[in-house]
Amino acid sequence: MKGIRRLAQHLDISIGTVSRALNGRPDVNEETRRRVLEAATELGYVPNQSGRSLRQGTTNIIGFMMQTGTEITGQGDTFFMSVFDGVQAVFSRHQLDLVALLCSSEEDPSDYLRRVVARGFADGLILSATQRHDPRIEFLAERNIPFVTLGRSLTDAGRPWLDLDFEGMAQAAIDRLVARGHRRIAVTRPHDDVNLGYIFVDRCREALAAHGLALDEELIFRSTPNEAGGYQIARDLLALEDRPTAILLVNETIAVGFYQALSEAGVRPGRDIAVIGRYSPQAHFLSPPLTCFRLKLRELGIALAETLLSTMPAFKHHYPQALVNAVWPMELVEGESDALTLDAAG
Amino acid sequence: MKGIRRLAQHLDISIGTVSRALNGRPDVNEETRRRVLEAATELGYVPNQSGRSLRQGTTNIIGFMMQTGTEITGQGDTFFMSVFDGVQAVFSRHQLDLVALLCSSEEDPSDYLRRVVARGFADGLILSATQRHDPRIEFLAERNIPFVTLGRSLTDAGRPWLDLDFEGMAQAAIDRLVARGHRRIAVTRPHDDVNLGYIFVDRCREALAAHGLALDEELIFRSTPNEAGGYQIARDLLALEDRPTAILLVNETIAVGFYQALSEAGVRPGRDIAVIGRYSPQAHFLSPPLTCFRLKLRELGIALAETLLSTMPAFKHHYPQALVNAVWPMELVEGESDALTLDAAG
DNA sequence: TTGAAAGCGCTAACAT
DNA sequence: ATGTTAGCGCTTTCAA
Repeated sequence: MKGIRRLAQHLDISIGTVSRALNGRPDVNEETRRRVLEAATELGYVPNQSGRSLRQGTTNIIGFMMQTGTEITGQGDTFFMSVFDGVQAVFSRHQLDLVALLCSSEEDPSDYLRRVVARGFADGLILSATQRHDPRIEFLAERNIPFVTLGRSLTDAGRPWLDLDFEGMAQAAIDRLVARGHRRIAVTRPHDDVNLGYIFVDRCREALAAHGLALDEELIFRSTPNEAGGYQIARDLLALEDRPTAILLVNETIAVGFYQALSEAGVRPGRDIAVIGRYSPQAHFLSPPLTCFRLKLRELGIALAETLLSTMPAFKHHYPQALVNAVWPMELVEGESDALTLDAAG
Repeated sequence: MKGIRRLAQHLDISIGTVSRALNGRPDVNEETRRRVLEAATELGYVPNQSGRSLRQGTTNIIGFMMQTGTEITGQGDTFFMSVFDGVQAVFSRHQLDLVALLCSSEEDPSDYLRRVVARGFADGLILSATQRHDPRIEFLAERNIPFVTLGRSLTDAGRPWLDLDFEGMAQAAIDRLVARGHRRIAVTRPHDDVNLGYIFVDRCREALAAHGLALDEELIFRSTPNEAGGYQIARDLLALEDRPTAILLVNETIAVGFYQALSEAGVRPGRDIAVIGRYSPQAHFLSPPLTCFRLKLRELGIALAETLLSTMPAFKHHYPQALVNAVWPMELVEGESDALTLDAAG
């Protein structure tokens, strides 16, 4: 004898009553409920998830989909860990479990997602590594499966997303650099089709235009979003005839390699070139400390979770105010890497 | 009509035959099987996991348990992503899915694991962040649940584990430094009870003893396994009356902060002090490049998966040779941070 | 307030 | 080679 039957037999009551007691139904004697709960603890009973799912059609699991060949995403060491922590803080209030769905680099993300959905694995999903055109969004929207994406996409099915405020970063950084006399400002973007590259570069261009400046195509550097990519960008930049006086690094991880290549050439951030990047755990420990845009990762996780739950019928009443289609603020942390100020001569 | 019933109706055959065809049973007409497979693709049918699990008692899911409040483990996203990729390469051969079970920093890992197990969530488990004394190991062993740990523990239930070869690292690093004339060698260890600290320090002590040297207790530095911890270690080290001439950094992430604090004091690795650490994506991009121990993370993932499967009745015949209780080699990558050589005068 | 029983989707034992 | 059916553990009617 196993499972709920065993518990019922032990208490000499029916399994139906046990189930009702455990699930907090009102139509059960409080004394009975107490006995059931007590026995459950004593016998270490936890409802079998498969039985439950089969009956209810829900799993109490939320999947966070991510890709495992990490060179792709360009997030730093601890990005997801911190976000997860926030997501979980919300889910634990509702007895939901977070699992990371790991799509291998060898498998097509859409195929993987299809499998996950067909198997009825999760009640809701969080998608990361959102592409500029992302078929996963249509797929889930068509099937009415609750989800939220971390990152905007042109594939907009009217579903919720949160994204980092790359526009805000672009605007603030450009304004800051221009105010310090910079006229030739370089920017970076990821090598692939991830949406943030487009958003960031476009807004940089607009922000420069507002100051009567143009974004030189030669000053848009593409790279893989990792240390080696940053190194390469710096080499390319140093090789230019007409070097920029400032650069914006849009990925977290490229600063380290970028600094190194500059250092080898005797070029110092903050003195010879202004550098503004993204916060990472290393940012404070670079020489000079990197001026960078930081965000509250754990809080982003909380917001993601709340946004998702606000689209799920069973939970929406808890989150009437949740964000939908919002950008997540980034805050400037002053370092010394953008100390270089130019006079009117540029 | 849904699921297998719908498929059967569509083909006008029984659900039993559909199931057999789909599961590759031999007792089914090949022409029938072809039709079933074709229709399944056409209708996008994938068996519901809950139904399957309930019937078979297996889930085809392997859980990789990890903690989400990253300050604890010192391993970040990039470490696990690479390992996952290897694990998945093996699992995909057997139609097993890998999911990361994310234990929040607020929840006790043992409680979390208990829940996972009771719900019948996974067929097997990989545990990370193994503690020196780890109740999870006894718990799983008692219940005969297949698992492998990444990291050794004093709680040895005769179950398989893989661990990084911290002894090999300690031995090779100490030998190397002593050969270069170093007599006062410092080491680091994590601040908490994670097992690697004990293993590493003990072996360093032994290796030094073999050269007739003692490990000065003053030269054992504890820190949180992150950049700030490395910074603090360097500050403490610099404050010593009798400074060491060399140091071994056992964590991946502390090198960056360590370098920075030295730099601020005008002390240069490789010139004023010899530094040997662990490989990280940043290691090559430090100045000077860090001499460090590197390991093949993806291959470690493959080994973990194979070790786990070799303990599972349904798969063991595929992996007769799998490792059990093995340390995973680390390879020395020569940088310039340990270039400092001392003459006999030390 | 409780008990009895149907049935979620699937696989496997048994029957044909 | 295929059809029929019991039953995995659970929740939820329906009846009492």
